[in-house]
Amino acid sequence: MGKPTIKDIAEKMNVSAATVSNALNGKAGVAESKRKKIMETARLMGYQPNVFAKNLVNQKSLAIGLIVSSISDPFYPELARGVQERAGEQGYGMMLFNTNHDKQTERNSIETLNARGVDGIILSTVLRDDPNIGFLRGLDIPFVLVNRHLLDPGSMGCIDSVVLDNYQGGYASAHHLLKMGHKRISIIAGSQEVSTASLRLRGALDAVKAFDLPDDHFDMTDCGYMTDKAYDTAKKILNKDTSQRPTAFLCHADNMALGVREAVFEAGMRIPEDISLIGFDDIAFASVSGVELTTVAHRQYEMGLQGAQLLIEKITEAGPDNADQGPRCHNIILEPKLVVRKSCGFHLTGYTNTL
Amino acid sequence: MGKPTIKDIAEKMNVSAATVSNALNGKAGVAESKRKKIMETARLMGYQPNVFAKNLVNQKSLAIGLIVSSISDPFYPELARGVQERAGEQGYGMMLFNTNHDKQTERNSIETLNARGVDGIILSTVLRDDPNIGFLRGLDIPFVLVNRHLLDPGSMGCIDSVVLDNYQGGYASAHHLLKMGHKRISIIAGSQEVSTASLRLRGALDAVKAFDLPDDHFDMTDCGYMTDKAYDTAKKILNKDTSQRPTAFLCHADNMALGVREAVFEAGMRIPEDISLIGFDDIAFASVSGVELTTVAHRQYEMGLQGAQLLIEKITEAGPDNADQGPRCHNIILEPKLVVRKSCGFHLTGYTNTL
DNA sequence: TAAATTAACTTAAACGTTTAAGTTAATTTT
DNA sequence: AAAATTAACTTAAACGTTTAAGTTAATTTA
Repeated sequence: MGKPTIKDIAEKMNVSAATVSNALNGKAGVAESKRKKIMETARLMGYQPNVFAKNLVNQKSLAIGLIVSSISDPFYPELARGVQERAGEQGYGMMLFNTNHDKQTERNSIETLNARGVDGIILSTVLRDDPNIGFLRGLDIPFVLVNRHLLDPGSMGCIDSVVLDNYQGGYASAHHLLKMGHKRISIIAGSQEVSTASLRLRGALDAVKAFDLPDDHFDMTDCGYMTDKAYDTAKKILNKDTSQRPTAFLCHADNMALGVREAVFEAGMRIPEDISLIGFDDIAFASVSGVELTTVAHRQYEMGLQGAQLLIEKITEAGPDNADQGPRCHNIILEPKLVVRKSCGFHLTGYTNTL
Repeated sequence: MGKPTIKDIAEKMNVSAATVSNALNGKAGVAESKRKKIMETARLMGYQPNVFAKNLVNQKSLAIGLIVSSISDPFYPELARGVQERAGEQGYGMMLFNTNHDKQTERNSIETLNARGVDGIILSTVLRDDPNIGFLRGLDIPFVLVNRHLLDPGSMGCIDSVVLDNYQGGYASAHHLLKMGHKRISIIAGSQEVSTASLRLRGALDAVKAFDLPDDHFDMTDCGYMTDKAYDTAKKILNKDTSQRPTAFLCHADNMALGVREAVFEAGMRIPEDISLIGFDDIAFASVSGVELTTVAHRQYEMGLQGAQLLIEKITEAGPDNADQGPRCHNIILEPKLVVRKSCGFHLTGYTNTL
């Protein structure tokens, strides 16, 4: 015989299955004395509710999906931890999918997640203008964007999201360099196809405006958030002769900053004495001795927490009860924080500590 | 109206639901011409099979659970990636749980995963002698141990696992130090409650035997795989006067090595000139310039791959079909590899490159 | 005290599949 | 040409819950 079901309990107690169900779920309509007896025999029989049957009648799984580009990228584990923690608190499980930066894989992940019956999806890999969003919309499953969002929602209407204020982050990091007197800056940019990097760049450019530098005094290369690409690019840039060489690299991610760092060392230069370096994200290793990367603190964990929270709210309020009140749109923006360590040096002019 | 069901298709096609089901699933007993028509209308109606109903009749979810202590620990993301990849290939989803090093949380995770109806569990957090294993056994759900295993399975019988040869890894790292001439070594150990650290220690101790050092020439402190604890311990050790101070630290994890590294620098010493340092795991950051940690390469990704593979095999062969043939026990052991970088220096005597 | 209400149940349908067993007509075998 | 087989279906039960609607007896209300 297999595991005991509600029917088995009902039989043993000489009541109907409905009564057992009501008793077990604390619903009204069953005498308190009987409820206790039912719960006791359920316990004795080792009854465990069958989740598949529950899911079928409720048409929900109490699970959500999280899609990241790669959990191996040190940016994402904290995010995943936040999502899992908040989801767990609310009784939801978290299914994790990696896209390996591939849009087709992402689409497959969305399809799989949907086919698997998750109640909602957290997407952290969206492009500035992403076809998969339309696809997701068509699926009619609650979702929220995290980390990255659509730059121009346009006809998409309300899309919930929780992101960092990347513009501010970009502004602050450039401002830090400029105040230190740097006049030639190379921007090692993240993929301009995504909102984060594109906003960071915009912020940096606006900061530069105030310091009217000649146009050819800064440049940017889209390194797609890839460490290797950042390394190669820096290598090339450092080959220029001194007069055209930047005095600082502004990177859109710490992992890229680490790539640049290798290139700088291989060119026989020091950080920050010869070259200043600023990153973004503040991953754990940014703080170890010898690295001590000045960077912009991201809020991965909190993004995870809030993303899960938002999604679950969406899921629970999506019930037919208040379908009429229309979806409210939440766009949560977290504040970045410049964390100054030792990878940026003064250049020529002094430095004032006010922003 | 909701999403179309098999019944809707059946009605439209004037056949029974059973025929539609058979047609869609490629089962025998439906004319090829009819099957095509059915599949076509299913497509046109946008039919998506209801996973909850499927799960109910099959009594399985096509999902597995992965339990790690903390996905933020740089050791685990690669493992998770491996699991997710192999699981995905085989049509399984992966649910991720963090225990935060807490046994009660781990137990709750197991319970939740079970209640959620996952088809199997991969556990990477087991202690040498763990009560949760008995619990897991009682649940009668397939599971495999990964990374850590039971040191003495004892009465537990067959427990599948995939682990690194930690004894060899421990032996190799100690041997490396000893060959370089180090005669005073401090072992910054992982939790001796877990198989990995305990075997690494045993390996190191055996390596030491061959080099008959006085007993007080090496010591070990259980730092529970915690970076902070390793830092504090190293700090204390480095306070001893020169004659008693170790010339090398052997760490059971790279993150602890990083903690030690900070303590060494704060004591004004250099690596490897004054102090040699060897880690374990070869996490990504072990290779960055200035860190260049000599360490023992673990096989996180492959462990994930093989763990998932093994679990899924167990799940599929656990069917009533071959319940009789008895469970075969698989214990996969992966080989570690010493990766020599720059954190270990010669001490007094020379170094020969043979092991 | 008759009517209305309520408490404590039971019945049966529903969720959307799969699948074992049954039916019918066409085809093959002997 | 009768019997056996097969192909192509259909019927109905099953998976284990939840829940709307119905029933009965006890209690309250007017």
